[in-house]
Amino acid sequence: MATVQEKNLGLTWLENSGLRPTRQRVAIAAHLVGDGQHRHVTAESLYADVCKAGESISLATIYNTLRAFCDAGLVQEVTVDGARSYFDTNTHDHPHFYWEEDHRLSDAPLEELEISALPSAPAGTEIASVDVIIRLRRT
Amino acid sequence: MATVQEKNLGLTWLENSGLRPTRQRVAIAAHLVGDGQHRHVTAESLYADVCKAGESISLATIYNTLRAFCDAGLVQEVTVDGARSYFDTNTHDHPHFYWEEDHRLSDAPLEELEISALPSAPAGTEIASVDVIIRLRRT
DNA sequence: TTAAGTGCAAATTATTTGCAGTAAG
DNA sequence: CTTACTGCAAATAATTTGCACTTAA
Repeated sequence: MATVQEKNLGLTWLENSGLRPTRQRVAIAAHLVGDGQHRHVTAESLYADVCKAGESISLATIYNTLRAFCDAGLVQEVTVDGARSYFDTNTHDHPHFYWEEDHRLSDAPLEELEISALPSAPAGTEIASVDVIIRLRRT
Repeated sequence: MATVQEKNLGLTWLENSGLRPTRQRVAIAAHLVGDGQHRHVTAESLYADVCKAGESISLATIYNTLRAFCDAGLVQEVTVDGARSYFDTNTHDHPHFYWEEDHRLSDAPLEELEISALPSAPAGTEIASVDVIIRLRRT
């Protein structure tokens, strides 16, 4: 079960979004931002977390909630692997490490990435964002 | 139907892979590399192409063949969109444009990309590859 | 001749949706 | 009270697989 502080942090975070803070959303928010750290979850991994903590939320609601958070700009979807979607609580444009063996995603330090030249957008288009994913394998 | 030249190009390409050049694979290869250009296909888009050309190949074989080509290093899988997989006949590490409206993937000019600093791989890991996807939206 | 490849249809996986019930403002 | 949210179960979409049949070597 999430602590009171975790719930409060999650609640504050939710309130800036216009989404109704229901029991389920507050619980999910507590799991996502409760400790002030950024997190990278899949629907399934979050569901497992929430269940392990003794909260009861249906998987469909996890999916719907992640989608709602994403639409509200609270989290960002990251596609790496084709099969599953990751949701990142860090919504700034930043690079990711992808641990191929573990199917795990984590932040890479933004300050260590420097792109000195970028292909320019073709006529009639603009760059919406640049995804940088650094794939890691164990040595 | 693919021309003789297209088939020959595809055949040559196939032969360097150890894969048995069956009727279906030669046809697919002709569609992929027949004109010497790089291509970015999904299983469905390739299936549509092949059907339109009057060749008859089952969708399952398209999937299996793309997977086999991928394992053989003839094409490379690119993940952008979560839902579908793209296969790229350009197997060198290079950046991509992703046209968000059209769900279309294309090569971005490699020589216009310059990464002057990259986060270093965490201890016990090495960088397998770096995916750079430039998301475009129409202006 | 024989192991690899093909093509259905059924299975799997990740995700979404319809809809009746529940709860927040 | 009213509208948004939740949770099941069924639907969907992309992809894989089991298995009998075909074909390249």
